[in-house]
Amino acid sequence: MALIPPTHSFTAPRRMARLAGDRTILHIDMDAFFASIEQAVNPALVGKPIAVIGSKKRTVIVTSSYEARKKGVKTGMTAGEGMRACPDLILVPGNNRRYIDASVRILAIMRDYSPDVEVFSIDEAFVDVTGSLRLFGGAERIAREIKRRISEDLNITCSVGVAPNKLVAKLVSGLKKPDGLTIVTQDEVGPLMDGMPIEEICGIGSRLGKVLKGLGIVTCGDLGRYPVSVLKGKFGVTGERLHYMALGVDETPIVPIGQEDAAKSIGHSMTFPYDVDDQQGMHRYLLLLSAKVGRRVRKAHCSGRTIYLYVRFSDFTGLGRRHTLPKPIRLDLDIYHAAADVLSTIEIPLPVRLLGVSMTNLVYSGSQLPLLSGERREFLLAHAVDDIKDRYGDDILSQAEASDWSQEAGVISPAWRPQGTRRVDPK
DNA sequence: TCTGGGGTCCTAGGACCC
DNA sequence: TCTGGGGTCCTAGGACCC
Repeated sequence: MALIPPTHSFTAPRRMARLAGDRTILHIDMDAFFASIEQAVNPALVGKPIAVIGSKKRTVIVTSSYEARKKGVKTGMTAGEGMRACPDLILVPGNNRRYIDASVRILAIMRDYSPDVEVFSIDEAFVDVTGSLRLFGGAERIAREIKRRISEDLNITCSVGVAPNKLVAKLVSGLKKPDGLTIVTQDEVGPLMDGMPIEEICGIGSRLGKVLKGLGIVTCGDLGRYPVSVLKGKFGVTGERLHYMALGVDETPIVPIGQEDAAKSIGHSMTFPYDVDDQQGMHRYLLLLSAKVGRRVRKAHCSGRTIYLYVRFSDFTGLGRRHTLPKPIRLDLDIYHAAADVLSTIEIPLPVRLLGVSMTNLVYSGSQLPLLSGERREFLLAHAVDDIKDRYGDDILSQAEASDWSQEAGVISPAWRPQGTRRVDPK
């Protein structure tokens, strides 16, 4: 594989003679993001194996430091499993505010080099620097400067991949973690992909990987040479995509912050501190979840027609049911009643450990008031409550039945996106 | 100190309409 | 008489991502 060291690979004349359509994309991936931030703000944790966990009863390791990873600590483990793998592991409850602030600052740094920054998750972003190469003296310089500024400003490191497209940029950003920089030119893509194990590709998970291996496909080279028609027959549209992924071909554009597609669903789920086996208990959580969903739906100036309810049982099996209503809804109690109707259709053979409520089929409904005076009153009340929550925090008000249960939130999902990066289409 | 939470996309089958 | 085909909406489930 021809991975030319960064210092030699990006000669200015090459890039000057850029072909139309030829792009330069950075993928920037924070190293052990949550754990690194905890170490950055607490020097006592530096150099130690730490794991960031939620503050709730049933929690898992969301991120761990490299010191912990070396001892076998992995994301998704319970605290107990982590401690068994690494007895001196330090468990640190997550601090969402810190991670959000850090993410916003990091994005701001990237935006100094190009307006085309795409948020991939709280700790990953793509930057299309095609248009700013000349201004800043090339991709390698931009990458190094972003790394330096993040390190100076936040005292954490990141790994950067530079490539002609998002797929390859993301692939190579992970090759030299932590604190890595990997640059791949168009000419190097072919040889790089040829020997690359398929499961390194973003989009090929463990299940697909297993099926492909069953076909004798181990590397992207194997996958690229495999007849597309057979792949299509086996995997449908995914089959054709797999072919191009294997070749390192990816035309998908950067979707800049603020230009994302409208959200297609809004939902919340929650694992209970203890499994619940009575109707009343389940309905309390249902009310709490419905209120959370309603609040976000209203904030997005949306309403939704389909309610989806997910139930996970004590044995970890689960099922989802959905129901589409004739008219869109947005009020907490309407959502709750719809969710409760769906719940009533589900047979509950075991205690329940998790419930999830989400709304899909979202429609933009603007902020116009309902015409009927009763509905209008409900709507205004919901808004008044939302305002109070905005000012004093989410937990200040909740329906009486739900209030006992509305405790501190867990750790943020790494898929969380900064405010405003998810937009709902005004159409 | 037994397994979190937030999403997206795709498929397949059935209902219903023309 | 015994059977078409396309399109759309809805539902359930699964794979994938961080």
